[in-house]
Amino acid sequence: MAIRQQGAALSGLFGDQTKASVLFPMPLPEPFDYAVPDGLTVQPGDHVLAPLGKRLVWGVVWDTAPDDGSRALKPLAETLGGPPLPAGTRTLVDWAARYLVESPGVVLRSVLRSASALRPSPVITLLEPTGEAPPRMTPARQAVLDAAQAGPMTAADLARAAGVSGSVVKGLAEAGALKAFEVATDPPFDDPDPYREGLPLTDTQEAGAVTLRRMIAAGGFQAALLDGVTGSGKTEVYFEAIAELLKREPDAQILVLLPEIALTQAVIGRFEARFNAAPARWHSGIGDAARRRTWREVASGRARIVAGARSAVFLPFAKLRLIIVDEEHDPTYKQDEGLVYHARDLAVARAKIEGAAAILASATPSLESLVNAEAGRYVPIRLTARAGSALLPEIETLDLREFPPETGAWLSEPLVQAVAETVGRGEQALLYLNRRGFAPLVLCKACGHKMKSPETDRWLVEHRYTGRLVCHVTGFSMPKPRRCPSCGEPDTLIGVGPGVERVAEEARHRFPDAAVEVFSSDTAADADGVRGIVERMERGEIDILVGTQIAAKGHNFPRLTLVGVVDADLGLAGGDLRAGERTFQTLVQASGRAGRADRPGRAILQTHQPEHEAIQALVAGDREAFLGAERFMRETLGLPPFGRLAALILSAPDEKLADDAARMIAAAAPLADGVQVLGPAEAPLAVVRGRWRRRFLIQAEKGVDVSAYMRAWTERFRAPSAVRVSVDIEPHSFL
DNA sequence: AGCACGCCGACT
DNA sequence: GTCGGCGTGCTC
Repeated sequence: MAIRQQGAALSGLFGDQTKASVLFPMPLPEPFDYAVPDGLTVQPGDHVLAPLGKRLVWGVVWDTAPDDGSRALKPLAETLGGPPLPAGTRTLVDWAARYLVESPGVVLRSVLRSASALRPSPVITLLEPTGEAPPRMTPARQAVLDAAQAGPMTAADLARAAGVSGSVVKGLAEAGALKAFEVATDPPFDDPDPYREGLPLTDTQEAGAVTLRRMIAAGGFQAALLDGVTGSGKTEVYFEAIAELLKREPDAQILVLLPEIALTQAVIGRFEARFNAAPARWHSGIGDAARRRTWREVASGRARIVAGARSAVFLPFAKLRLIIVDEEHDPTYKQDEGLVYHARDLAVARAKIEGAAAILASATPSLESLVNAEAGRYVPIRLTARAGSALLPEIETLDLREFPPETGAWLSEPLVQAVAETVGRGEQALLYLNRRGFAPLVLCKACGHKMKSPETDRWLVEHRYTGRLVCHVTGFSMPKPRRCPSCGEPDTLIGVGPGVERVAEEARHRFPDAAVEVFSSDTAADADGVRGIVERMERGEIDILVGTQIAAKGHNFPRLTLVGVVDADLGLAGGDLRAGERTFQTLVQASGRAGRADRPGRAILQTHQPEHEAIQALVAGDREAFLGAERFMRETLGLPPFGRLAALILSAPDEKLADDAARMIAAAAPLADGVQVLGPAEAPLAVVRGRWRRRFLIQAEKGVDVSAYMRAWTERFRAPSAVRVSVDIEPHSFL
């Protein structure tokens, strides 16, 4: 301490030399120190240009301190304009880097998502093929040129897509086979009006609203779990929390996280109707201009309500006071590529950092959140009664062993009859099946050959509308061949098993006079597509909707009175620890679609195992029974939320390298009490994009800091540069 | 991430 | 013998 003071005094004598540590949006282990040149003043959060190696790089000042001159530092080049990164956002970056076992720079990259947000409007450089062949062709170069067919992309993306190093791409650009080109002030958002009257609330809704208003009034961090059945009006209740906050603090900011697919005009419209202002939006599909506008307005504190997909949890809020995670159980909150994180978990952590309130809302909350509520960490709010007069649908099972559909058909006779009656009354039916495409497997009836994806070994799914065979994991697709590639016989390839397209075909055949439509991510690829189907459904132009998971979310179809779940058994099997929970959630969501207005609904589950506890609990409407069994299973096995999980995934360009690296990494695993390392195992998707993958699963007792364990482990080995290692804290997918 | 260095196979 | 591709290591 004495030495520090003396140093400060000395530096005072010699004219206040300051150093600044700068974090760059790249995978460096820590911020780098720079001298602050005379005439420049910087604060933590400022954007600067600093020399790094031979170039000047955009970074963010992370900290400032007196420069004791113990190390020769390069000077900062210049400061950049633009709203500085607020302290809460910087703390989030540090916390998330520690928690996710990533470098802080990689997390920063998720924050600095609008390159044009700063005044000197940097641009990104994309590469596309010129059509000219390079003077010298190599396999690596060919891989790059093949990957470039997908469209213009950055040099880094191209290198990653081709599985080669950056210098191959650079070489091709210099050789003239790729050419580079660059792709290029915003009005503030309207202020919401919290004094506008909302919809009248029921007693139950009002009770929930009172609890939330009280929580907002208390201020500071607190999380609540808003647990309400489909149609109970959760949105109206959390609108009350937003209104209360804005009445108290007109300059407070609110983040509403939604699954990407839910960011439709219908949902945005409800905000507009309630607050007389459209929220700022943030999701992967917004254009560069909208992205820049939202980013800047959020950072400057002017955007009040932001509705965004999972990546919005990294927006640089200046005064964040409330985070709402709608459909908090939704599996798409988990980001599985690049920076691996769960937006709901980061949202709660961020609320804690910012001293903000958090509201997690769902009709089928995750077991994690329910246990948090039970333990008193979250304020529990339960909305049981439905808004209006609608009742929960009557749920019944249909034993497929007793009523087997005809060969090649998937709808059993009692379900067909129920659909006929429903459509006959002028009402609508939803046939739910969580399988896209026409048939999940294509095989040769002559030799038994199964059509598989070249890189992952997974079955190719037949899509009859496009006539192609598609891999749903890598996106690989090919035209359906006339001849079996194995035995060469013509016209022997047949699709096996049901997808939504095939069920729709069957429905059209059985109900020739009904309007049948498919609702999946293939027929509704974006918000416009979703809106089109939703509107046709609302206008009654569709009689029978055949849909995947996408149809089971948050839409309100008053004339829909029958839901048929074509195969309620899908997802009950398999190694995923959340499979049971997910099936239950999907069934509740799907059957919750039936009869939301004044008509009673009916749900029919086709199943081979009507005695299964998930099915039984659903039929009985007994969520507690289902959760009790699920809870017991997880607790007994020490699985989340009663224990901790992490995964370490490595990939290498060839199998031997992957195995060698896995052996070396296994040997480096530290011994620790309460930590068990399982693996290495061949990942279920053993080969992805030409890289061989191996997985470790780390299971730990609840009190163990798994992030610290994984960090210690990754620091104990150095993998060859061709081997990529990534860590997944609390993995949800086991692929 | 991006840039330089240096090793190794292949062309004047 | 160089040329140039591609893996390795470093950047305050």
